[in-house]
Amino acid sequence: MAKPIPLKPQCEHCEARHKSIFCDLHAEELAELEYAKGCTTYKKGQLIFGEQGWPLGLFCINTGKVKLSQSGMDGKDQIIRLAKDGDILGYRALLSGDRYSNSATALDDSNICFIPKDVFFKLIEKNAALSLQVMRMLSENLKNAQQRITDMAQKPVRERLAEALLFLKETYGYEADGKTLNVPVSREDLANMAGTATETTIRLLSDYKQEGLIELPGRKIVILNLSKLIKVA
Amino acid sequence: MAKPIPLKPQCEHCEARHKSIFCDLHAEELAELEYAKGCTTYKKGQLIFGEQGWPLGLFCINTGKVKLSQSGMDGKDQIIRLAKDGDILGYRALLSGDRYSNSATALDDSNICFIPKDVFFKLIEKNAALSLQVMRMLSENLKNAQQRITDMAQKPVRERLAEALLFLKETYGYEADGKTLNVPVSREDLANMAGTATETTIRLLSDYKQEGLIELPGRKIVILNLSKLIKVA
DNA sequence: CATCAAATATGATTTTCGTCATGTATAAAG
DNA sequence: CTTTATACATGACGAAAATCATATTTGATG
Repeated sequence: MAKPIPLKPQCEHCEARHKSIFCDLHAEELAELEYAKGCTTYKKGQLIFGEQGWPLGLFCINTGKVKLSQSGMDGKDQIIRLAKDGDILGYRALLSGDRYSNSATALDDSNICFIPKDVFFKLIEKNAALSLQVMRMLSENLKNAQQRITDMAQKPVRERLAEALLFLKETYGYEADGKTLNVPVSREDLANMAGTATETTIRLLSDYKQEGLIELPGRKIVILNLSKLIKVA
Repeated sequence: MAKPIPLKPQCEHCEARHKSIFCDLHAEELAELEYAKGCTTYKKGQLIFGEQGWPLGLFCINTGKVKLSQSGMDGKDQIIRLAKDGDILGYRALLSGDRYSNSATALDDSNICFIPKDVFFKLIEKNAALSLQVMRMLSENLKNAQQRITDMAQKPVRERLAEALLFLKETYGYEADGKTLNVPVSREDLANMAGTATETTIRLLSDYKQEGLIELPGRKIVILNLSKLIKVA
């Protein structure tokens, strides 16, 4: 495994920041972030943090794609969340004051900044707008998580897998061709999103293909009929 | 349906408050709450707020028991959360600025206070400690919700139902006899917690009974062997 | 206390989906 | 270019759980 290459882009000019909860920080607060933060590149497949570890700060995705997952029965992973440019990771554990309940793994080569916890806590204590942003973010997370509980409990696998594909599309979009999912995701990853066995996932993908919903060139996934796929989910 | 009887206990002497996020408010802040709040009693089974409604403020349970649920496929409810004395309701929607994603129903006769949204937002803007409490609460909620996604996706019904019973016991405790669940919960409610069909729930309860884990006098549930029940879950 | 509706209970049947076994393609490494 | 590991694919089978049907009990109401 190659050693991560350190790299420190300027927060002030960070593209990702404008999409993040740090969108309306003052110049001086940005300078403080800039000074305190570290930055690392992670290779595809590399662990960013692991379940049960203690959080020392916040991760902020500059560029890249990250999956957050939880180890369940017999070590089977459940993918809980997908993160992209501008998303932050690790705040759940930091705010609860306990260990990580997820592990974070790079789905693709990623450049990720690290903000020490005391800097973050100082920021939210002073900046009520930032606090509100954090609460809003947590509330949205919670809404999504609750919806997913209901879906997991009630929807059959066929619908859940279609939802997973749609969610990948929403999150990472298409490649240049406007129809291929722009994220390297294995059948096992898909199974771990939908909460099913890998074999079942493979079978259902074949079904979708038979029905003309998708195409499967190599390990890529091409969405052929989005509206029909939405109807399945 | 009997008309709710208004009743306004004093926040300053509220038993429930000490267990809530309002535990360390200043006297003046409490006075403001006291002045602004309304209070209502709800009968068992009565709706407190409904999915898709717009939140006008925060509910704070003085005494009582409340289920939060979400309507899923074919109108089947999924119970997302259980609330008791000192718990607050409706903050998720309020903080996201959108509609309720749950409906709240009284499981038992309950006395519930209402805090208008502007009062709440003013409080969290001025009081950073309260903000942090809210974030902590949301983070805990999120952790639990994520764990439940994993459980729903991976654990078999038999384990999920045992977990539901344990959760009821954790939340509402026992009656005076020290073994009967202290909450009026139907088989359907249990099914909607565990995410299964009512018939399956009834069958599994019979199984537990055969195995000496529980007893089922009428509609009550008596825990006979807690440690074995924990092992099942 | 008699009546009725709703909740609980149980059986029979079908569907869904996971598991195990085995084979094939794909991509990385020598 | 071959080797080898890993991911992908498909078939056969069985277990888990939903659905449908039908009693039976319970509690509320007149």
